Amino acid sequence: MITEAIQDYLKAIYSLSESNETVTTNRVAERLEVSQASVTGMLKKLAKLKLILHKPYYGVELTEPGRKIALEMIRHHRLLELYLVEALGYSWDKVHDEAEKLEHVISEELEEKIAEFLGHPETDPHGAPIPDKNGSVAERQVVALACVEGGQRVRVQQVSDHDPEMLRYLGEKGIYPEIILNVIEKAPFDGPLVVRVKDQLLHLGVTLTQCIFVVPVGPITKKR
Amino acid sequence: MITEAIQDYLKAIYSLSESNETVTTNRVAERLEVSQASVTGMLKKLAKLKLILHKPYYGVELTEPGRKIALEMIRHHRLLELYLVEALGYSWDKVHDEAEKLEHVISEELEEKIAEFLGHPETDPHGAPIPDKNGSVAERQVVALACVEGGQRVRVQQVSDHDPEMLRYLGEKGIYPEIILNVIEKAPFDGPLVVRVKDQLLHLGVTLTQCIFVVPVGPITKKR
DNA sequence: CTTAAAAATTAGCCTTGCCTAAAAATTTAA
DNA sequence: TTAAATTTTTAGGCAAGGCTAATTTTTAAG
Repeated sequence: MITEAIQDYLKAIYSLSESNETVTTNRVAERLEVSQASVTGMLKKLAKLKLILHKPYYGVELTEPGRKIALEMIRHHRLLELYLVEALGYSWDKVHDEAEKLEHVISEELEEKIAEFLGHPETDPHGAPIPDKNGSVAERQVVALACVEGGQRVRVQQVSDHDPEMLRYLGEKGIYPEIILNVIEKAPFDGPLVVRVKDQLLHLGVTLTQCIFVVPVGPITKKR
Repeated sequence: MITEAIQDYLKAIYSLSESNETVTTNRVAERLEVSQASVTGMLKKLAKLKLILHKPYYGVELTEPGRKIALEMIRHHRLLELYLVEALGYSWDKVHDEAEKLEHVISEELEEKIAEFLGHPETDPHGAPIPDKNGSVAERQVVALACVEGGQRVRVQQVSDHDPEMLRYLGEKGIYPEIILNVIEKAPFDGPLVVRVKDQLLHLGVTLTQCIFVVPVGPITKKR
């Protein structure tokens, strides 16, 4: 039986492994806010179910079946987030928590109906790619805004969906996927980044700029 | 903590008590398909939480807080059923199972958004009344079609939502809330009931006619 | 009035998934 | 190379919510 706990662990392992550091017991414990001992126990179980490969002290990897389950949950999650925004007028800072609960209980049929309603979309409201039914996800190279040098124009691709307050702030300031930012300058020593969004200047701290992922689109042109 | 199990027990107790027979351990066990021993255990817990009054061997009653919780779940359930039909094109035989899972996890905000989308409806797709946010439900006297004598015209008010196959059959035959039926005759000894629905004659067995609830609207008039 | 049947409860156990505290394994640093 | 720090696992428990089997209460029948 694939329980909710199992689904949550697989999702956590999946998303941790996206950052291509090794996924340790520790990191899973932090992510899920449970004790390390609990993680050890669950990893054993997942290994027995052949959903992960676990070399103690060397990290965890998802097997194909494990990855499938993780991606199905992520698909549910992102479709639901977009659905709540599009169909029910949710604001984008509230959809994460709601989707987190719904993702575990919707049927394949409901998933399909939602996908159809939305016209089989590619990204969720935060710009994250929605896996398809077979478990393929669009690969992207993400660059955190924090890493961009001054003088660059960038397009916002994705923002982290975890912190509602941050999302509200970003929404207010007009920062969301597809928006073009002009990075004016980056203060040294992890200082704030100065960007122009639609003629407004913003000074963004490091915590924030690490949660905004962008694609460079060239140097700032001085015209206009 | 109000768990899903608690919500399910309270819902079961509520709906059993609607038939104004006493709600016994036994009946709850049957309804929820768990053992009597499990029910005894849970009833103790519910009594300690002051969600029910339990006189052993004399039956169970919901307290006001218990009733509130039960009705909130029922409100969720029925709003969701209608939403799935109206917004996503579900067929009415599939909504019960989906709503059964969703009802436990939707937030108050989602409940509200759905209710608004639907224009604060009064009944679900099966004709059951939707409780309001304060826990008031429209009282109705239900008459099973099985109890109606021949020669009566009746309006279908509500059908049982539990058996998808039955719902599919009823849908095919055009029997759903608001439809007028002419009860031609009732065969004795629990024999089938003959009804006319839009010029079609149907012979309905007792199992079915006990799941269809109607309001008499007068004798059959011979005109037309 | 006594006995049988039915209903409810108790006793004792299981699985999940979490916890803390202690022990073991591994890595790092002296 | 050995001690210290870190990471992971083991040991032992707990709360929910099920289960079966045995026992107690209540009700019904002869």
